[in-house]
Amino acid sequence: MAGLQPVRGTHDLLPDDSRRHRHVEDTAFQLVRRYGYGEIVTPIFEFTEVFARTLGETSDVVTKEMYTFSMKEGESITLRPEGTAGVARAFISNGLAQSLPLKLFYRGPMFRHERPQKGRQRQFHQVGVEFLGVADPLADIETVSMGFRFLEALGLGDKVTLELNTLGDQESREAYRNALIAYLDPFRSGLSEESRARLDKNPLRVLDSKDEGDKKIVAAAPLMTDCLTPSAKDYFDQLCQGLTDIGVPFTVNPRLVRGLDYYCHTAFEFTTTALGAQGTVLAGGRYDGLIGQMGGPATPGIGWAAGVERLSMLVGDIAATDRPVAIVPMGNAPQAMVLADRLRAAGISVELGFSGNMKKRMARADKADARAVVILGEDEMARGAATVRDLDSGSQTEVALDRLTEHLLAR
RNA sequence: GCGGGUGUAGCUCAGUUGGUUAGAGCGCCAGGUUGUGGUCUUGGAUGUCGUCGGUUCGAACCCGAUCACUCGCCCCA
Repeated sequence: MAGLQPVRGTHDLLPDDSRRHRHVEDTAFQLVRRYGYGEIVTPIFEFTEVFARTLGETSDVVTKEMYTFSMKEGESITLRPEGTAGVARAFISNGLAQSLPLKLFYRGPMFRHERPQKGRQRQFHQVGVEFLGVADPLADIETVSMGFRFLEALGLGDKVTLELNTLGDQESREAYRNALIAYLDPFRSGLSEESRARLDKNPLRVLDSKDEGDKKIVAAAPLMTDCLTPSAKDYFDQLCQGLTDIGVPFTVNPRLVRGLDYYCHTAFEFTTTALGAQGTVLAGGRYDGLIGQMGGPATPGIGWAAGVERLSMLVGDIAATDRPVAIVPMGNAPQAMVLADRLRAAGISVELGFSGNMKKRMARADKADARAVVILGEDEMARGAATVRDLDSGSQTEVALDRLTEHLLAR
Protein backbone atom coordinates (compact mmCIF):
# COMPACT_ATOMS: atom_id res chain seq x y z
CA MET A 1 0.00 0.00 0.00
CA ALA A 2 2.02 2.94 -1.28
CA GLY A 3 0.30 6.08 -0.10
CA LEU A 4 -3.42 5.55 -0.02
CA GLN A 5 -4.19 4.38 -3.48
CA PRO A 6 -7.36 2.57 -4.41
CA VAL A 7 -6.95 -1.04 -5.45
CA ARG A 8 -5.86 -1.35 -9.05
CA GLY A 9 -8.69 -1.05 -11.52
CA THR A 10 -11.11 0.45 -8.99
CA HIS A 11 -12.27 4.05 -8.94
CA ASP A 12 -14.04 6.48 -6.66
CA LEU A 13 -17.06 8.17 -8.13
CA LEU A 14 -17.04 11.79 -6.96
CA PRO A 15 -20.33 13.71 -7.12
CA ASP A 16 -19.82 14.92 -10.71
CA ASP A 17 -19.07 11.37 -11.84
CA SER A 18 -21.80 9.72 -9.85
CA ARG A 19 -24.39 12.13 -11.22
CA ARG A 20 -23.55 10.97 -14.73
CA HIS A 21 -23.46 7.39 -13.59
CA ARG A 22 -26.83 7.72 -11.93
CA HIS A 23 -28.25 9.40 -15.01
CA VAL A 24 -27.33 6.38 -17.12
CA GLU A 25 -28.83 3.92 -14.64
CA ASP A 26 -31.99 5.93 -14.10
CA THR A 27 -32.51 6.45 -17.82
CA ALA A 28 -32.23 2.71 -18.30
CA PHE A 29 -34.65 1.81 -15.55
CA GLN A 30 -37.20 4.44 -16.52
CA LEU A 31 -37.22 3.26 -20.11
CA VAL A 32 -37.28 -0.41 -19.29
CA ARG A 33 -40.23 0.05 -16.96
CA ARG A 34 -42.26 1.12 -19.96
CA TYR A 35 -41.70 -2.42 -21.25
CA GLY A 36 -42.88 -3.98 -18.00
CA TYR A 37 -39.58 -4.65 -16.27
CA GLY A 38 -39.12 -4.84 -12.53
CA GLU A 39 -35.80 -4.55 -10.75
CA ILE A 40 -34.08 -7.55 -9.24
CA VAL A 41 -31.20 -7.19 -6.81
CA THR A 42 -29.04 -10.25 -6.41
CA PRO A 43 -25.91 -10.64 -4.27
CA ILE A 44 -22.66 -9.46 -5.77
CA PHE A 45 -21.09 -12.84 -4.98
CA GLU A 46 -22.23 -16.38 -5.64
CA PHE A 47 -20.83 -19.85 -5.24
CA THR A 48 -18.11 -20.22 -7.83
CA GLU A 49 -19.93 -23.03 -9.64
CA VAL A 50 -22.74 -20.65 -10.54
CA PHE A 51 -20.38 -18.84 -12.88
CA ALA A 52 -18.06 -21.69 -13.76
CA ARG A 53 -20.86 -23.85 -15.07
CA THR A 54 -22.95 -21.24 -16.82
CA LEU A 55 -20.26 -19.20 -18.53
CA GLY A 56 -18.46 -22.22 -19.93
CA GLU A 57 -15.34 -23.78 -18.55
CA THR A 58 -13.23 -22.55 -21.42
CA SER A 59 -14.33 -18.93 -21.50
CA ASP A 60 -11.75 -16.30 -20.63
CA VAL A 61 -13.95 -14.94 -17.92
CA VAL A 62 -13.90 -18.23 -16.08
CA THR A 63 -10.34 -19.28 -16.77
CA LYS A 64 -8.55 -16.10 -15.82
CA GLU A 65 -10.76 -13.18 -14.87
CA MET A 66 -12.72 -14.25 -11.79
CA TYR A 67 -12.20 -12.87 -8.31
CA THR A 68 -12.50 -16.10 -6.35
CA PHE A 69 -12.07 -16.60 -2.62
CA SER A 70 -12.18 -19.68 -0.47
CA MET A 71 -14.14 -19.44 2.75
CA LYS A 72 -13.10 -20.97 6.03
CA GLU A 73 -15.76 -23.60 5.55
CA GLY A 74 -14.01 -24.64 2.35
CA GLU A 75 -16.61 -23.15 0.05
CA SER A 76 -15.44 -21.21 -2.96
CA ILE A 77 -17.22 -17.96 -3.76
CA THR A 78 -16.71 -15.54 -6.63
CA LEU A 79 -17.46 -11.87 -7.13
CA ARG A 80 -19.89 -11.72 -10.03
CA PRO A 81 -18.22 -11.07 -13.39
CA GLU A 82 -21.57 -10.51 -15.10
CA GLY A 83 -25.25 -10.45 -14.24
CA THR A 84 -27.06 -13.19 -16.09
CA ALA A 85 -25.76 -16.16 -14.11
CA GLY A 86 -26.87 -14.66 -10.81
CA VAL A 87 -30.30 -13.80 -12.15
CA ALA A 88 -30.69 -17.33 -13.53
CA ARG A 89 -29.68 -18.74 -10.15
CA ALA A 90 -32.18 -16.47 -8.39
CA PHE A 91 -34.84 -17.57 -10.85
CA ILE A 92 -34.29 -21.18 -9.87
CA SER A 93 -33.81 -20.54 -6.13
CA ASN A 94 -37.06 -18.61 -5.88
CA GLY A 95 -39.13 -20.91 -8.05
CA LEU A 96 -39.93 -18.09 -10.42
CA ALA A 97 -40.92 -20.52 -13.16
CA GLN A 98 -44.38 -19.98 -11.69
CA SER A 99 -44.28 -16.34 -12.74
CA LEU A 100 -43.38 -16.59 -16.41
CA PRO A 101 -43.04 -14.64 -18.54
CA LEU A 102 -40.74 -12.52 -16.46
CA LYS A 103 -38.90 -9.28 -17.18
CA LEU A 104 -36.06 -8.39 -14.85
CA PHE A 105 -33.78 -5.37 -14.75
CA TYR A 106 -30.60 -5.19 -12.72
CA ARG A 107 -27.80 -2.73 -12.08
CA GLY A 108 -24.67 -2.77 -10.02
CA PRO A 109 -20.99 -3.59 -9.81
CA MET A 110 -19.29 -6.44 -11.66
CA PHE A 111 -15.74 -7.69 -11.14
CA ARG A 112 -13.20 -8.99 -13.61
CA HIS A 113 -9.52 -9.41 -12.98
CA GLU A 114 -8.21 -7.97 -16.24
CA ARG A 115 -5.55 -5.46 -17.09
CA PRO A 116 -7.24 -2.06 -16.74
CA GLN A 117 -7.33 0.42 -19.59
CA LYS A 118 -9.70 3.02 -20.92
CA GLY A 119 -13.24 1.77 -20.56
CA ARG A 120 -12.12 -1.31 -18.72
CA GLN A 121 -11.88 -1.56 -14.97
CA ARG A 122 -11.67 -4.40 -12.52
CA GLN A 123 -14.74 -3.16 -10.72
CA PHE A 124 -17.20 -1.68 -13.18
CA HIS A 125 -20.96 -1.29 -13.39
CA GLN A 126 -23.59 -2.68 -15.65
CA VAL A 127 -27.25 -2.22 -16.23
CA GLY A 128 -28.90 -5.24 -17.76
CA VAL A 129 -32.17 -6.94 -18.58
CA GLU A 130 -33.34 -10.53 -18.76
CA PHE A 131 -36.57 -11.52 -20.47
CA LEU A 132 -37.46 -15.07 -19.48
CA GLY A 133 -40.05 -17.50 -20.77
CA VAL A 134 -40.74 -16.39 -24.33
CA ALA A 135 -39.08 -18.28 -27.19
CA ASP A 136 -40.49 -16.11 -29.93
CA PRO A 137 -38.78 -13.67 -32.28
CA LEU A 138 -41.13 -11.01 -30.94
CA ALA A 139 -39.26 -11.17 -27.65
CA ASP A 140 -35.98 -10.69 -29.51
CA ILE A 141 -37.34 -7.75 -31.45
CA GLU A 142 -38.61 -6.09 -28.31
CA THR A 143 -35.41 -6.68 -26.37
CA VAL A 144 -32.99 -5.52 -29.05
CA SER A 145 -35.05 -2.47 -29.96
CA MET A 146 -35.38 -1.63 -26.28
CA GLY A 147 -31.58 -1.54 -26.12
CA PHE A 148 -31.56 0.91 -29.01
CA ARG A 149 -34.23 3.10 -27.47
CA PHE A 150 -32.21 3.20 -24.28
CA LEU A 151 -29.13 4.42 -26.14
CA GLU A 152 -31.29 6.94 -27.97
CA ALA A 153 -32.66 8.19 -24.65
CA LEU A 154 -29.07 8.89 -23.63
CA GLY A 155 -28.57 10.87 -26.82
CA LEU A 156 -26.30 8.24 -28.34
CA GLY A 157 -28.55 6.99 -31.11
CA ASP A 158 -26.28 8.24 -33.87
CA LYS A 159 -23.00 7.41 -32.16
CA VAL A 160 -23.67 3.74 -32.08
CA THR A 161 -23.93 0.86 -34.55
CA LEU A 162 -25.96 -2.29 -34.07
CA GLU A 163 -24.41 -5.50 -35.31
CA LEU A 164 -26.58 -8.55 -35.42
CA ASN A 165 -26.04 -12.23 -36.00
CA THR A 166 -27.65 -15.57 -35.34
CA LEU A 167 -25.93 -18.51 -33.77
CA GLY A 168 -28.84 -20.75 -34.75
CA ASP A 169 -30.48 -23.47 -32.74
CA GLN A 170 -28.59 -26.43 -31.38
CA GLU A 171 -28.90 -28.43 -34.60
CA SER A 172 -27.68 -25.54 -36.74
CA ARG A 173 -24.89 -24.83 -34.37
CA GLU A 174 -23.65 -28.39 -34.39
CA ALA A 175 -23.80 -28.57 -38.17
CA TYR A 176 -21.93 -25.32 -38.41
CA ARG A 177 -19.36 -26.36 -35.90
CA ASN A 178 -18.61 -29.44 -37.95
CA ALA A 179 -18.51 -27.51 -41.18
CA LEU A 180 -16.16 -24.99 -39.66
CA ILE A 181 -13.80 -27.59 -38.28
CA ALA A 182 -13.82 -29.39 -41.61
CA TYR A 183 -12.88 -26.15 -43.33
CA LEU A 184 -10.29 -24.93 -40.85
CA ASP A 185 -8.50 -28.14 -40.04
CA PRO A 186 -6.47 -28.25 -43.27
CA PHE A 187 -5.24 -24.73 -42.48
CA ARG A 188 -4.31 -25.62 -38.92
CA SER A 189 -0.60 -25.00 -39.29
CA GLY A 190 -1.26 -21.59 -40.84
CA LEU A 191 -3.39 -20.35 -37.97
CA SER A 192 -2.12 -18.30 -35.08
CA GLU A 193 -1.27 -20.15 -31.92
CA GLU A 194 -4.38 -18.92 -30.17
CA SER A 195 -6.68 -19.79 -33.00
CA ARG A 196 -5.25 -23.31 -33.04
CA ALA A 197 -6.22 -23.65 -29.40
CA ARG A 198 -9.67 -22.22 -30.11
CA LEU A 199 -10.16 -24.62 -32.98
CA ASP A 200 -10.19 -27.44 -30.45
CA LYS A 201 -12.03 -25.75 -27.59
CA ASN A 202 -14.44 -23.33 -29.20
CA PRO A 203 -14.06 -23.14 -32.97
CA LEU A 204 -16.60 -20.34 -33.37
CA ARG A 205 -14.20 -17.98 -31.68
CA VAL A 206 -11.68 -18.38 -34.49
CA LEU A 207 -14.07 -16.31 -36.56
CA ASP A 208 -13.45 -13.06 -34.76
CA SER A 209 -9.70 -13.40 -34.52
CA LYS A 210 -7.89 -10.14 -35.19
CA ASP A 211 -4.78 -11.84 -36.47
CA GLU A 212 -4.22 -10.83 -40.12
CA GLY A 213 -3.24 -14.32 -41.23
CA ASP A 214 -6.29 -15.79 -39.54
CA LYS A 215 -8.52 -13.18 -41.13
CA LYS A 216 -7.44 -14.28 -44.60
CA ILE A 217 -8.14 -17.91 -43.84
CA VAL A 218 -11.42 -17.12 -42.16
CA ALA A 219 -12.57 -14.88 -45.01
CA ALA A 220 -13.53 -17.89 -47.10
CA ALA A 221 -14.87 -19.98 -44.22
CA PRO A 222 -18.42 -21.27 -44.39
CA LEU A 223 -20.97 -18.99 -42.76
CA MET A 224 -23.47 -19.78 -40.10
CA THR A 225 -26.20 -18.82 -42.52
CA ASP A 226 -25.22 -21.75 -44.75
CA CYS A 227 -25.89 -24.20 -41.97
CA LEU A 228 -29.08 -22.85 -40.47
CA THR A 229 -32.05 -25.15 -40.19
CA PRO A 230 -35.14 -23.73 -41.89
CA SER A 231 -36.71 -22.86 -38.56
CA ALA A 232 -33.57 -21.12 -37.27
CA LYS A 233 -33.33 -19.16 -40.49
CA ASP A 234 -36.96 -18.19 -40.25
CA TYR A 235 -36.43 -17.06 -36.66
CA PHE A 236 -33.62 -14.76 -37.69
CA ASP A 237 -35.52 -13.42 -40.70
CA GLN A 238 -38.43 -12.49 -38.50
CA LEU A 239 -36.10 -10.66 -36.14
CA CYS A 240 -34.52 -8.68 -38.96
CA GLN A 241 -37.89 -7.82 -40.44
CA GLY A 242 -39.24 -6.78 -37.06
CA LEU A 243 -36.33 -4.45 -36.41
CA THR A 244 -36.75 -2.93 -39.84
CA ASP A 245 -40.46 -2.39 -39.25
CA ILE A 246 -39.80 -0.68 -35.96
CA GLY A 247 -37.11 1.54 -37.43
CA VAL A 248 -34.02 0.20 -35.69
CA PRO A 249 -31.01 0.31 -38.03
CA PHE A 250 -28.62 -2.66 -37.98
CA THR A 251 -26.07 -4.52 -40.02
CA VAL A 252 -25.74 -8.28 -40.11
CA ASN A 253 -22.28 -9.41 -39.11
CA PRO A 254 -21.87 -13.13 -39.74
CA ARG A 255 -18.63 -13.14 -37.76
CA LEU A 256 -20.18 -11.81 -34.60
CA VAL A 257 -19.77 -14.39 -31.86
CA ARG A 258 -20.44 -14.12 -28.17
CA GLY A 259 -17.76 -14.81 -25.62
CA LEU A 260 -19.95 -16.76 -23.27
CA ASP A 261 -21.08 -20.28 -24.07
CA TYR A 262 -24.75 -20.06 -23.27
CA TYR A 263 -25.94 -18.11 -26.27
CA CYS A 264 -28.06 -19.39 -29.18
CA HIS A 265 -30.03 -17.75 -31.97
CA THR A 266 -29.78 -14.00 -31.57
CA ALA A 267 -26.45 -12.32 -30.78
CA PHE A 268 -26.07 -8.57 -30.98
CA GLU A 269 -23.72 -5.80 -30.05
CA PHE A 270 -23.97 -2.02 -30.07
CA THR A 271 -20.55 -0.52 -30.68
CA THR A 272 -18.99 2.92 -30.93
CA THR A 273 -15.71 4.13 -32.32
CA ALA A 274 -15.42 6.85 -29.69
CA LEU A 275 -13.88 4.76 -26.92
CA GLY A 276 -10.72 3.34 -28.45
CA ALA A 277 -10.29 -0.39 -28.17
CA GLN A 278 -13.34 -0.90 -25.99
CA GLY A 279 -16.05 -0.23 -28.51
CA THR A 280 -18.80 -2.42 -27.16
CA VAL A 281 -21.31 -0.45 -25.20
CA LEU A 282 -24.31 -2.76 -24.96
CA ALA A 283 -24.46 -6.41 -25.94
CA GLY A 284 -26.45 -9.54 -25.42
CA GLY A 285 -28.25 -12.44 -26.95
CA ARG A 286 -30.57 -15.36 -26.50
CA TYR A 287 -29.75 -18.15 -24.05
CA ASP A 288 -32.49 -20.75 -24.21
CA GLY A 289 -30.34 -23.54 -22.77
CA LEU A 290 -28.92 -21.75 -19.76
CA ILE A 291 -31.45 -22.29 -17.04
CA GLY A 292 -32.02 -25.93 -17.92
CA GLN A 293 -28.29 -26.47 -17.96
CA MET A 294 -28.06 -25.03 -14.44
CA GLY A 295 -30.55 -27.59 -13.20
CA GLY A 296 -33.71 -25.51 -13.43
CA PRO A 297 -36.79 -26.04 -15.57
CA ALA A 298 -36.02 -25.54 -19.26
CA THR A 299 -36.73 -21.84 -19.76
CA PRO A 300 -35.90 -19.69 -22.76
CA GLY A 301 -34.40 -16.27 -22.19
CA ILE A 302 -32.89 -13.27 -23.88
CA GLY A 303 -31.13 -10.28 -22.42
CA TRP A 304 -28.45 -7.68 -22.67
CA ALA A 305 -26.06 -5.76 -20.49
CA ALA A 306 -24.55 -2.32 -20.92
CA GLY A 307 -21.40 -0.85 -19.38
CA VAL A 308 -22.29 2.16 -17.27
CA GLU A 309 -18.77 3.64 -17.26
CA ARG A 310 -18.50 3.36 -21.03
CA LEU A 311 -21.87 5.02 -21.50
CA SER A 312 -21.01 7.71 -18.95
CA MET A 313 -17.95 8.63 -20.97
CA LEU A 314 -20.13 9.12 -24.04
CA VAL A 315 -22.94 11.14 -22.51
CA GLY A 316 -20.79 13.99 -21.21
CA ASP A 317 -21.67 16.25 -18.33
CA ILE A 318 -25.10 16.16 -16.78
CA ALA A 319 -26.26 19.48 -15.38
CA ALA A 320 -27.22 19.37 -11.74
CA THR A 321 -30.90 20.03 -11.25
CA ASP A 322 -32.58 21.58 -8.26
CA ARG A 323 -30.60 24.78 -7.65
CA PRO A 324 -30.73 25.65 -3.97
CA VAL A 325 -31.60 28.81 -2.10
CA ALA A 326 -28.86 30.00 0.26
CA ILE A 327 -29.52 31.55 3.64
CA VAL A 328 -27.05 34.12 4.89
CA PRO A 329 -27.66 35.19 8.49
CA MET A 330 -26.13 38.29 10.05
CA GLY A 331 -25.66 36.98 13.56
CA ASN A 332 -28.96 35.12 13.61
CA ALA A 333 -27.72 31.57 13.25
CA PRO A 334 -30.47 29.84 15.27
CA GLN A 335 -33.19 31.58 13.30
CA ALA A 336 -31.41 30.67 10.07
CA MET A 337 -31.58 26.99 10.97
CA VAL A 338 -35.26 27.25 11.82
CA LEU A 339 -35.97 29.01 8.55
CA ALA A 340 -33.92 26.47 6.59
CA ASP A 341 -35.92 23.67 8.16
CA ARG A 342 -39.18 25.33 7.22
CA LEU A 343 -38.14 25.91 3.60
CA ARG A 344 -36.86 22.36 3.22
CA ALA A 345 -40.13 21.03 4.57
CA ALA A 346 -41.79 22.97 1.76
CA GLY A 347 -39.61 21.17 -0.79
CA ILE A 348 -36.99 23.85 -1.40
CA SER A 349 -33.32 22.86 -1.29
CA VAL A 350 -31.47 25.09 1.07
CA GLU A 351 -27.77 25.79 1.39
CA LEU A 352 -26.83 27.09 4.82
CA GLY A 353 -23.35 28.55 5.14
CA PHE A 354 -21.91 27.52 8.46
CA SER A 355 -19.18 30.08 8.96
CA GLY A 356 -17.48 33.16 7.65
CA ASN A 357 -18.44 36.74 7.07
CA MET A 358 -21.09 37.82 4.63
CA LYS A 359 -18.76 38.15 1.68
CA LYS A 360 -17.57 34.63 2.21
CA ARG A 361 -21.07 33.25 2.55
CA MET A 362 -22.20 35.04 -0.59
CA ALA A 363 -19.25 33.57 -2.48
CA ARG A 364 -20.11 30.12 -1.20
CA ALA A 365 -23.75 30.55 -2.24
CA ASP A 366 -22.54 31.46 -5.70
CA LYS A 367 -20.32 28.40 -5.88
CA ALA A 368 -23.20 26.20 -4.79
CA ASP A 369 -25.04 27.53 -7.87
CA ALA A 370 -27.77 28.96 -5.65
CA ARG A 371 -30.55 30.74 -7.49
CA ALA A 372 -31.25 33.14 -4.63
CA VAL A 373 -29.90 34.23 -1.27
CA VAL A 374 -32.08 35.01 1.72
CA ILE A 375 -30.29 37.60 3.81
CA LEU A 376 -31.36 37.75 7.44
CA GLY A 377 -30.23 41.22 8.49
CA GLU A 378 -30.84 43.06 11.74
CA ASP A 379 -32.91 45.81 10.16
CA GLU A 380 -35.24 43.57 8.16
CA MET A 381 -35.64 41.11 11.01
CA ALA A 382 -36.84 43.96 13.17
CA ARG A 383 -39.58 44.49 10.59
CA GLY A 384 -40.32 40.75 10.38
CA ALA A 385 -38.80 40.49 6.94
CA ALA A 386 -35.72 39.33 5.05
CA THR A 387 -33.92 40.43 1.93
CA VAL A 388 -34.08 38.07 -1.04
CA ARG A 389 -31.40 38.52 -3.64
CA ASP A 390 -31.71 36.91 -7.05
CA LEU A 391 -28.23 35.71 -7.90
CA ASP A 392 -28.83 35.64 -11.64
CA SER A 393 -30.21 39.16 -12.04
CA GLY A 394 -28.57 40.70 -8.99
CA SER A 395 -31.80 42.41 -8.01
CA GLN A 396 -33.06 42.14 -4.44
CA THR A 397 -36.29 42.81 -2.62
CA GLU A 398 -37.52 42.72 0.93
CA VAL A 399 -40.00 39.92 1.68
CA ALA A 400 -42.06 39.39 4.83
CA LEU A 401 -40.91 36.23 6.66
CA ASP A 402 -44.37 34.67 6.63
CA ARG A 403 -44.53 35.07 2.86
CA LEU A 404 -41.03 33.76 2.22
CA THR A 405 -41.86 30.16 1.36
CA GLU A 406 -44.53 31.27 -1.04
CA HIS A 407 -42.20 33.83 -2.62
CA LEU A 408 -39.43 31.30 -3.17
CA LEU A 409 -41.75 28.62 -4.51
CA ALA A 410 -43.19 31.07 -7.01
CA ARG A 411 -39.95 31.47 -8.93
C1' G B 1 -0.94 -12.23 -18.84
C1' C B 2 2.29 -9.57 -23.01
C1' G B 3 4.34 -4.93 -25.43
C1' G B 4 4.85 0.84 -25.75
C1' G B 5 4.25 5.65 -23.10
C1' U B 6 3.75 8.49 -18.57
C1' G B 7 4.23 9.73 -13.09
C1' U B 8 6.55 17.37 -10.51
C1' A B 9 1.10 21.81 -6.02
C1' G B 10 -6.03 19.97 -5.37
C1' C B 11 -6.22 20.24 -11.33
C1' U B 12 -3.53 21.09 -16.25
C1' C B 13 1.42 21.22 -17.08
C1' A B 14 6.81 23.86 -17.51
C1' G B 15 11.58 22.55 -15.45
C1' U B 16 17.40 24.09 -20.43
C1' U B 17 23.97 19.37 -21.06
C1' G B 18 22.71 16.34 -13.41
C1' G B 19 24.38 22.28 -9.76
C1' U B 20 22.63 25.06 -4.49
C1' U B 21 16.02 28.68 -2.21
C1' A B 22 11.52 23.49 -7.83
C1' G B 23 8.03 27.18 -11.29
C1' A B 24 3.33 28.94 -14.20
C1' G B 25 -1.96 29.00 -15.05
C1' C B 26 -6.46 27.50 -12.80
C1' G B 27 -8.32 26.53 -8.03
C1' C B 28 -7.74 27.57 -2.62
C1' C B 29 -7.00 31.27 1.63
C1' A B 30 -6.80 36.48 3.21
C1' G B 31 -7.23 41.85 2.25
C1' G B 32 -9.16 46.17 -0.96
C1' U B 33 -15.45 46.34 0.61
C1' U B 34 -16.78 45.78 9.80
C1' G B 35 -24.48 44.02 5.41
C1' U B 36 -23.63 41.67 -0.62
C1' G B 37 -21.43 36.69 -4.87
C1' G B 38 -20.08 36.11 -10.08
C1' U B 39 -15.64 41.00 -12.78
C1' C B 40 -11.25 43.61 -11.07
C1' U B 41 -7.00 44.27 -7.80
C1' U B 42 -3.14 43.20 -3.80
C1' G B 43 -0.91 39.53 -1.03
C1' G B 44 -0.37 34.32 0.87
C1' A B 45 0.09 28.88 1.26
C1' U B 46 0.90 25.12 -1.77
C1' G B 47 5.05 19.91 -2.95
C1' U B 48 7.48 12.89 0.94
C1' C B 49 9.37 15.83 -7.49
C1' G B 50 4.86 8.05 -7.35
C1' U B 51 7.90 4.63 -3.96
C1' C B 52 12.47 2.07 -2.68
C1' G B 53 17.42 1.45 -3.85
C1' G B 54 21.93 2.67 -6.82
C1' U B 55 25.66 6.01 -9.53
C1' U B 56 27.69 10.99 -8.16
C1' C B 57 30.97 16.00 -4.36
C1' G B 58 25.80 16.92 -5.87
C1' A B 59 19.73 13.65 -8.75
C1' A B 60 13.06 16.09 -10.33
C1' C B 61 16.82 15.03 -14.27
C1' C B 62 21.17 9.16 -15.10
C1' C B 63 20.52 3.51 -13.81
C1' G B 64 17.60 -0.61 -11.51
C1' A B 65 13.39 -2.40 -9.19
C1' U B 66 8.48 -1.58 -7.74
C1' C B 67 3.54 0.65 -7.71
C1' A B 68 -0.09 3.33 -10.35
C1' C B 69 -2.10 5.48 -14.66
C1' U B 70 -2.37 5.32 -19.94
C1' C B 71 -2.31 3.26 -25.19
C1' G B 72 -2.34 -1.32 -27.82
C1' C B 73 -2.71 -7.00 -27.81
C1' C B 74 -5.90 -10.67 -25.59
C1' C B 75 -10.88 -10.52 -24.05
C1' C B 76 -15.09 -8.08 -22.98
C1' A B 77 -19.76 -4.08 -20.87
